[in-house]
Amino acid sequence: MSQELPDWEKAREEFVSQWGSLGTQWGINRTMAMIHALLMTAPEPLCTDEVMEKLQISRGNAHTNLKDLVGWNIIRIVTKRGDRKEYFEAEKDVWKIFTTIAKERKRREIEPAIHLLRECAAKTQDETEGPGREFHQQMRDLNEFLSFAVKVGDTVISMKHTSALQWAMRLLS
Amino acid sequence: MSQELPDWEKAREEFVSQWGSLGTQWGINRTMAMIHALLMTAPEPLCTDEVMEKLQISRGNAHTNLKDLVGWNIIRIVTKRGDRKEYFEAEKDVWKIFTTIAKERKRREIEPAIHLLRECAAKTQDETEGPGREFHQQMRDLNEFLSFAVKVGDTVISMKHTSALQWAMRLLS
DNA sequence: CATTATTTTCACTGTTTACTGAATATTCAA
DNA sequence: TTGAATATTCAGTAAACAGTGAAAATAATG
Repeated sequence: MSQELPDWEKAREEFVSQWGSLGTQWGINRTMAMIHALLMTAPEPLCTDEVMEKLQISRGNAHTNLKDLVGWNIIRIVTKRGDRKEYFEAEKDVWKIFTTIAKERKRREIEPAIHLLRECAAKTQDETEGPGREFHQQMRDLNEFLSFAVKVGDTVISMKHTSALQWAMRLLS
Repeated sequence: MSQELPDWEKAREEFVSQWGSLGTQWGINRTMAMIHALLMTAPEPLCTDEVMEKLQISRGNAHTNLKDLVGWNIIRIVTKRGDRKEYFEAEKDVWKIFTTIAKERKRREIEPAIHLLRECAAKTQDETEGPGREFHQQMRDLNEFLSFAVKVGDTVISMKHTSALQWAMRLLS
């Protein structure tokens, strides 16, 4: 079935499949990563059936992962007039992809950690010396670091691509 | 068994267990994250049996994850003289933890992605227009972005904590 | 409405990953 | 050497996660 594809589509299939494997290392499930890769490289938005067909996956699987990607804000639903199907389109601008993912990861992964650290620090406020104090201090240090990192991250995320670029260039020179 | 612990140890147990759950969201297995949390908050290095006991896990599990953490360079083996057991100690300096993890993630997660993107871009060099060209450009864009991010990352990682702090402060102000 | 297209859910199955515990290998001290 | 202490491996099992497909729900059409 894939023997009559144009060259670039062969490269694309390779990309989709490999991006899927890389995804698993990133803690993202294979299908989700593949769908994302497929849509990022799609000339036009695709509907569920097209995704199912291209990736050879079931409707349920396609549906769940498409909706999860929408939840991550890295793909969006578009509709064609005179057609009641939902089509899906990925953000292609690299900087936007990056900032969106960074925002989500911050919300899902960093903020809960900060919350935990703050709690653990609070619970051990009164420790004045010994291991208890050291524990308290460790919680504070971790919390302070992550909170600061979030501030920096927020600043970067809110920058336009070109400003971020200029800022980073200055660091490198 | 945990009813006669000092207050700070209660907070610690909470921390260890919750850090374990957070770990799974980060794509790290629960046990590994728990061991890391345990060691980060341990007044003294712990041996395998102590880890097994505190976390109620099997020897094999403790062993494998301890060694994996050593492979990540975020814990290290120490020996006590007159005792042939291996003890494990976590890096406690937050900046060092961060740079070490960043280095490893770059190596394991970013670099393979860059490699793939470069390949896919190369394979589609010749596409001059249409969807093939767009695919090629997308691969280049992603590659360029990640490569640049790695450069910035490397620079930051190689900084001392205080320099990094000053640099980041300047960004925020 | 009734019909059809489409989306959503979910019980079940398959696959991958994590964990156990006992067997094996290694190391060190006597 | 030998054997006791420790570290490592690994086959088997358990748990978590991902994927299927058909049934149910929803939405659009005439």
